[in-house]
Amino acid sequence: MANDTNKFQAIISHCKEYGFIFPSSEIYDGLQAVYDYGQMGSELKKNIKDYWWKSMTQLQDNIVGIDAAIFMHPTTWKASGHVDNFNDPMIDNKDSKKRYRVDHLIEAFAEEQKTTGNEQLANDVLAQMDALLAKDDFAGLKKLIEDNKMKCAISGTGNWTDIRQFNLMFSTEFGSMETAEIPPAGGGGANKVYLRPETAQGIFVNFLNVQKTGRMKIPFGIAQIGKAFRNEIVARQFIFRMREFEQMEMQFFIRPGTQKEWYEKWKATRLEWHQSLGIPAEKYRYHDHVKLAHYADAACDIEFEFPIGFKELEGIHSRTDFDLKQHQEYSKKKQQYFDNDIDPATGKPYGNYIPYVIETSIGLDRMFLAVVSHAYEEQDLSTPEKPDSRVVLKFPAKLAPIKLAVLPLTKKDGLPEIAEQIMTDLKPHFRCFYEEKDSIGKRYRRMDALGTPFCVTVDHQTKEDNTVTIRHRDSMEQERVPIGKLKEIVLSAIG
RNA sequence: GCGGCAGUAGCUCAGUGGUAGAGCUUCAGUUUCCCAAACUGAAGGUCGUGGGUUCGAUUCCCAUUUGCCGCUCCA
Repeated sequence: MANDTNKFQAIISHCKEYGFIFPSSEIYDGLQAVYDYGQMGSELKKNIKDYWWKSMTQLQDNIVGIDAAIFMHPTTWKASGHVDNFNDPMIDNKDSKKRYRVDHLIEAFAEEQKTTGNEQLANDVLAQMDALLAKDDFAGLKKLIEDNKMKCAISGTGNWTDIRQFNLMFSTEFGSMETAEIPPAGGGGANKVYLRPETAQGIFVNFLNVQKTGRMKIPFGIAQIGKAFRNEIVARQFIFRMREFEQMEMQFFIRPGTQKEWYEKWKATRLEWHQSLGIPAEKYRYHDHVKLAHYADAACDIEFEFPIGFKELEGIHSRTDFDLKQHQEYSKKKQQYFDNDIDPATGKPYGNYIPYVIETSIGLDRMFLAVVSHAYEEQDLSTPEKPDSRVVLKFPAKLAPIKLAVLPLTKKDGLPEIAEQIMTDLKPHFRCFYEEKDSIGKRYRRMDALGTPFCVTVDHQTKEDNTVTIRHRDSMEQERVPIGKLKEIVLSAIG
């Protein structure tokens, strides 16, 4: 149950078979950990996006959205810490095949020296490591490891590969001409820019633009949906971990000292959002971080029970004033807010400060996977007379790619004409789908597999009294309703 | 990145050192008045890719790529 590989595989197959997700560039054998959303997947994804965007902006009084560029000035990533913290040199032991982060290996060695009394050696090694890391001197680092006879804990040998760099961030050349300059070791040329590894920085660097032009008063938030890119050492796990993915983030700017209460508030608010989709509470849990990232003073994940177990779906981080302070330092531009509100403690305005930030960050692709995982169901409908089954995606109606299928019972006797009129009337209001091929049962099952919540069927009685049957996906029950009521029925279900 | 397993039609899979087959799917019809119907006909594969052995390779060998499982990694 907690780790149902077969179900996960079935979901992946279903996503491909019914046009939700295809491997990227499949005709060229695909591209590892990159996926395309198909005709159904793009609709579902868009619906998830819209639902998030509406609840995080339109339904809030003090949150606005932006859409920042993926390219950002390279200094952004120095300020954020991504350049220094996430370009980890790695080294493999050839005997045990175990891979180490070079800094971890050397630090472990230094730790060991300290416990055996060689404090001096430990400090020397650490100092040399820092100097070599700063220069990206991999040969020097390897020499440091070899000179000190550092061993692999598993194999006990010092049989190491060369040191290689594993970059979290993708980089590219800015400008149409490649520079002739030879890039420094481990780095790029002068025109190197990164593809953003998180959308958050696009919000931080626009903090004052939005605050001033929107006359925003703290506390307020800036939301953004956008692509981000990360190299992962292993990527697998379908769309759970992708090189190119989409984040839905909101950074909430607050008065210093109030971070605890806002953190708790957003933690609760975001869980409520998930549960508002009708997914049972037991599929979700919080995971509080014990070891915190360099920018956070509190952090938790909202985890979802995927078929591969409970995994991170959304993060809520109390980022302190780390990011704005860093940008202020690197850009030399003040990132302060003047707070006119009266501080009851002093009777005076709060004055100038760098705001604190609470971040909510959800992976859109992971949310997609969560929705599909929960919706996917294989049902046994066998009767004593004959075996039968169906695959149904029980999407919340508001997320379903297609809301309504219009199906004439037969393709003659004027039934298609009536059905087409229904299509014409309803398709301006929501996504409809028309189908007259094959038996009605087969058409129902196809719609189940796409998660279409409603099917209306035009039959001979329709010609008499202008009523149709509407069939509900989950119960498979039908009711007869006037054609004129269809719009209202569907709109109220997806509202 | 390492190790193991695998890749034949859109899907699930047979098969053979002599250039491939089934079911489902898809498409065109006939029939069909409510939950995967039947019948007729059609389409669809340079057997993952590149080399090698061979008179001849989808089959044997090597490399490569993709996927799965395990390990590793994952602010």
